[in-house]
Amino acid sequence: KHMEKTNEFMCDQCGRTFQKKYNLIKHLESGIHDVSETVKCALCEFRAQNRKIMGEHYQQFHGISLKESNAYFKTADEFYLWKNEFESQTKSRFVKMSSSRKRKNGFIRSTYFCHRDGNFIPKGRNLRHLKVKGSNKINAHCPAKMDVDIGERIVIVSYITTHLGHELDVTRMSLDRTDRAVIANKLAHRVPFEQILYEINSPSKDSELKRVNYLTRKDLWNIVDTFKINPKNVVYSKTRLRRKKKIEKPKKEPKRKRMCYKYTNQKSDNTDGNEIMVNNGEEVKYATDGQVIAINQGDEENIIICPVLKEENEEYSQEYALVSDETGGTYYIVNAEGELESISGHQVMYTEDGEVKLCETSSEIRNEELSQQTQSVLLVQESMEDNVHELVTLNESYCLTSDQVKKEHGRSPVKLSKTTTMNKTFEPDNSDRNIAFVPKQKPIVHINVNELPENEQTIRLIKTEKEIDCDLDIPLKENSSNEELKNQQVTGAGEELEVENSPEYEVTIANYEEGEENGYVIVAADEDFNQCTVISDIGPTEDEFDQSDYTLKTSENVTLKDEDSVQSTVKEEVVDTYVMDEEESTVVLEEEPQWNEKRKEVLHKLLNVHNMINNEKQLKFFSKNISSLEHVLKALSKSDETVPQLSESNIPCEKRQEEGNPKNSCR
DNA sequence: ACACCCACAGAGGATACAAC
DNA sequence: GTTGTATCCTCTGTGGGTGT
Repeated sequence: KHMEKTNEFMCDQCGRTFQKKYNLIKHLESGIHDVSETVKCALCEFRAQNRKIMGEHYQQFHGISLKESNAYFKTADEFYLWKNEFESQTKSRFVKMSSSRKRKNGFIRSTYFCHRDGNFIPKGRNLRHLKVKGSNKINAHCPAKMDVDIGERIVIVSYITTHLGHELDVTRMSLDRTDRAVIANKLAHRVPFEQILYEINSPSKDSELKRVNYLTRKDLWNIVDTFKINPKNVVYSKTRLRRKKKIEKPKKEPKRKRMCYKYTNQKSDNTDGNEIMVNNGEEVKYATDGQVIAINQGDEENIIICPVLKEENEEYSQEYALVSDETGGTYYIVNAEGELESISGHQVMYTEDGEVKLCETSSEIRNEELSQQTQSVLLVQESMEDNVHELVTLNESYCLTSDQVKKEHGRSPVKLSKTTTMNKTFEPDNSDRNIAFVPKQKPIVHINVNELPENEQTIRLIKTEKEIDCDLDIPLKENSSNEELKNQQVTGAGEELEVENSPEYEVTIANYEEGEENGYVIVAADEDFNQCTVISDIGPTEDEFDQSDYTLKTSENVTLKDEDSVQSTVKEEVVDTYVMDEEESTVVLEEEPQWNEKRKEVLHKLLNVHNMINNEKQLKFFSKNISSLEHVLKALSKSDETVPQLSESNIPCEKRQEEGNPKNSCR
């Protein structure tokens, strides 16, 4: 059937041409094609002995010019990166049919063919049905390929981009290894299936759809299997969560309504694994800086008080968290699979940069201890409302109330008018305060004062997780001239502090560790502490700061960057509310909790947790991270003297702590 | 829909073989 | 000897099947 084309007689098996029909017949009779020809034309029934002949067939008989290009790279890595990108763009994949081979010119030749090229060759025992959409192999030859010569200094790529016999179907491709690792990471962090699928299957409009954008639940299960993630701890559905809660929770109080609050900060970019499961099945949320906030309603609260512990391997990292049990009495590590492990046998270490890790050997602990000379910690309490900024220092019982620092509505200047004696009590019904203790993105911020060498007029502020982006060397007022202070944005006496256009404006008071060089300053910072400026020093000593008639020295316009103008908000969302003894879950909105009471309860819990550590080393290291917490607790203990006592049920360890050795009170 | 099991397609490497 | 291709083997990823 091909003979008329060129007045020659061409073998439709191998493509060879003969001048006479007789020669063609002899050719066929020679048995040369007894072995089945495996290269089949993608457009007709023509078969050829090899791909080269088939390429000629495509060009000569079908008139298809195979588009050929060249590319050059310095290294093999560059080539592989390009190949990945090329495959992603062209929705195709090029695979090796056989191993690379060294050529006589020194280059290593690898030939990549279109992954859809070739014949489907069944293997196995035919016990399984074929794939619904059929094999990737098209039982024909697709001419697209890459010839790659890898030399010492150059990589030469000659490639054909013309695909024949199949569509460029992205769903035929396999998941990228990187994508799989990312997804595995999310799964290990207990990100629910629904969330992963929603995120990945909703690409931005301008982006090309990739294989990963067609992710299915089946893919997720495959990844769970491949990465050896414990399926029991994969959050594959909310149904399972509910079911698990019902099974695991003893029915202590029938018909008691339970509620789990999920706090979502819109500015948070922590999308991977912001929920973990603790032993009673409640959901908690990591703060983005690694601190953990967790206040669960109900009778089985879990207080997570330590930063997340990270364990990383080549493929993905896993996070752990330290939690107390429901009574605040025992420490556990929540591993990546949501299981509780006792802390015994491990030491929690805090590295200089604020990272946390577990050490098992005493030498490791000693080394870590020697490397840690960081000093005090500051705890900042922020107000949530943009018209009130509450300052709480955690040293002893000092506390600035909202009366002392007020910001008018709109963009009016902020006046730091005067400071009276800091209240030593927490006013029960102060709504501002209540809101202030609603867990938000960073309700507690630790700032270490690091390296304060003698005779140096500098204070270096270092945040535990992320270094504060501000002038690191800030002279104290008494050591600097007015000009210098002005340049450093340190305020002068009696002047008015204006904060322009800073809805994200936060004011904190920093108290530095004991020592003659220590002082008190007000730090203005944005919510994420990306911008931080000392706007007023208050006094060099704690005593001076304690003076009741001390007036804040304010001056200097301070403009804080409002980077994205996104108001930081806390969304309070009821994610799962149901009646324990009922079959079906019932969503019930409850009233906003009384956060002042909640605050006290939490603080008592934290105190109990702190007190229950009876290991000196643990206590020491632990205290480094939560020494500010200790200040809070001291303040709380003083405030308890002037406020009505909390009920015992709310503070289960309080009484025991008063009675005996607090270190063992909760064991 | 989940929780498995497991067949097997497909990729890649080593090697053999054949054509040139 | 060089090069293209086939075959075999191993490993990984995919997906069909089935009981719950």
